[in-house]
Amino acid sequence: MVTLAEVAQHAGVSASTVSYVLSGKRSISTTTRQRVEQSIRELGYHPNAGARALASNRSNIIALMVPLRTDMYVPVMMEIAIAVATTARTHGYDVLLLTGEEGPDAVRRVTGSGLADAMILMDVELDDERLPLLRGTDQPSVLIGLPADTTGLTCVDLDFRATGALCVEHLAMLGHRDIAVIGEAPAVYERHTGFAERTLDGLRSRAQELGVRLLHRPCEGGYDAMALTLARILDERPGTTGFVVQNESAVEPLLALLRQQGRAVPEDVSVVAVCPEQVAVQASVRLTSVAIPAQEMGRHAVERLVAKLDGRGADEVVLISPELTVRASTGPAPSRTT
Amino acid sequence: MVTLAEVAQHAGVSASTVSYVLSGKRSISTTTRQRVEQSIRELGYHPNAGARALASNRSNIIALMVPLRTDMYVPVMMEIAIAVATTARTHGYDVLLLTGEEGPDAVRRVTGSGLADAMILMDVELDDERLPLLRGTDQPSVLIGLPADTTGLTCVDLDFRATGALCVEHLAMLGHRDIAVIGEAPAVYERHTGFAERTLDGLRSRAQELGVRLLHRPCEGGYDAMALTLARILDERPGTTGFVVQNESAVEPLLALLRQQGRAVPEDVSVVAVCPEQVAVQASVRLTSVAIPAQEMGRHAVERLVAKLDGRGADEVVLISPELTVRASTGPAPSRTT
DNA sequence: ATAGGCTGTCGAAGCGCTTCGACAGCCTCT
DNA sequence: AGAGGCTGTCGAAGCGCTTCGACAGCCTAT
Repeated sequence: MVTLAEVAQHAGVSASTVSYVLSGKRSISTTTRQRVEQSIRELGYHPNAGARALASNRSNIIALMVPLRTDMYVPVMMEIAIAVATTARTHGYDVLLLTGEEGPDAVRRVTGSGLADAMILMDVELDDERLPLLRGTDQPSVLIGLPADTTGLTCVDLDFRATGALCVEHLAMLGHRDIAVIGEAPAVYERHTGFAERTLDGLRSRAQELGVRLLHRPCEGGYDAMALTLARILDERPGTTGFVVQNESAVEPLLALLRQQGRAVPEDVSVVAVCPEQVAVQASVRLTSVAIPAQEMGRHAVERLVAKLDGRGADEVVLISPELTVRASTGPAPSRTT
Repeated sequence: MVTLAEVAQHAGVSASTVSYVLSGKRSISTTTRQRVEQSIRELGYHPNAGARALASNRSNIIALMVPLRTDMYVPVMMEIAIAVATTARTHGYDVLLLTGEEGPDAVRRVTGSGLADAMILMDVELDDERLPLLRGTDQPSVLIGLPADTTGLTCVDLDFRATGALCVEHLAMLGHRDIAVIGEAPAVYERHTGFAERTLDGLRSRAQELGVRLLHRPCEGGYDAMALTLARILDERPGTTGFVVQNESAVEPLLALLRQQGRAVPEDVSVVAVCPEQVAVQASVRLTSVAIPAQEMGRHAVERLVAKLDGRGADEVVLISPELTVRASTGPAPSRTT
């Protein structure tokens, strides 16, 4: 293993000079710098992470806490995680992967041990038990998701309230008067996951403003669950012509069921999905959808975090504006000649 | 920040004693140990990771390199990643998330800096450019996936060759004589990803042994691509009654298309999938499938790695035996009364 | 010509921990 | 009763790096 001291000796300078070449924290003459850089290359030197962390009190690691549950919007999680890792690297940080399993203890452990300089939390509940810990430490953090009380916190999320509103609006403009919302699994609502409740909120209030009837039904993913849910919806509101789906694993089943029942999309019923772009495009009907900008969220989170670590930027809530892309699954409501 | 020295002082012992209490590397009297543990709790002491890494030359971190591509079998990746993180924690390790982006450089960086004690690589290609580096270092590593040459490497993977064989076997037993294989996207084969080629291998050789005709077609995910692929298959081999699908995002489209064409599953055609359990169960027809044991793979990988780190266990290739679960998508081939 | 200010480099102190050798005190065996 | 062996504890020496203060040498302004 090559050490700083060896590089220094090889270049004929002192250790501190090498250190300053590396960090750029003091000016170094061009000739010296080049000599040092040359030695570094020749010897294949890599600074020791532990020593660096100890001396500088900075690990250059960002902790990312992902939910343990693998049953929900998994591709989105993965995309965010990868965006976080990629973006972090461009700022010189590595990413430590924590699962939600340890819960608040993980926060304590990481904060206490100096393992990471900062944290990003995903899958935040409205009243998350990790929040007090975050507020009580001076370690910077960013949430992906929006808790009930955001004071003293930095959050990044899609504006799900606006997303809900946008979906209703689109359907209402097309003349739909009876709209059903296929939501996430009941457990998601019971856990008070912010995004689900906020979407619902947006849907409801905009529906009311526009005088549109709304029926919301949570739904586990999968074909069987969707079949049941759909039957119940059409039973209660036979006149339903618009659907908003916020559950990736219900999308394809819904389309299949509608087809099977002889309801044409978009002639008879319209479907709007809240899902990643890829799902919308690959579905059996190209879906009008509001995309979940996973990459953007991951990138934003890291950038806020790095800003905080550099002493720039304060607490702040960043809500990304939803964008609805019209594709082949929505159209004018059928005329009500019944 | 509380340090070891402070704990020592508080407990009235020397720093080394506290260290030995923590590591258990020397025997400590019960009374002393309890006093120290008490102090640790009272002061809320957490060992500093950097200092520890520096002094012991061990970071207690495992690096996990996941593919950057988010276009392929994503849920499987995520499940493996989470299993790795969870299992690692039970052995006292944390997980550093690296993306494939940096490629071989990431290996160099991590090895050189002592950031991690060991690595797990996913998405291994048959002739992966990272392999020489791994062989050239004494840092333990485990591959999830199987390269062409495994000498000097430890690998964990599903036995995809046996998986292919198993699928053909099952269909053949049921009397199917013309089988079509819907494979991963062409890019996957072009990249020479081991698992895809090995599955194909298993399929082909068993098919030959059993005197069954096999047609293999790569397929991008999604509805449109699947429609094209299916049309071509039925054109070339109208008598096809058995399908093997190895591409999660082709499963549902295939089922929908078959339904649409009036081919009943499993009465007219049988479908076997190679996919995670969840996909098989949630599909519109409960699929006979060989599960991809993501969790098990992640767990195994970590356990092998920890064994190596502890000086136990040598290089070894662990192939997990595939298990085929019969569900509702396969049945006897229709009698050939035409 | 000299004071004062830059620039570029160095030496040394220390970050918080692990680990090695030393050794005091006690027990057991002869 | 004394030698030898355990057991439990301590002190000190680093691990490889960052960073602070010091200072030599040079340039500019008076």
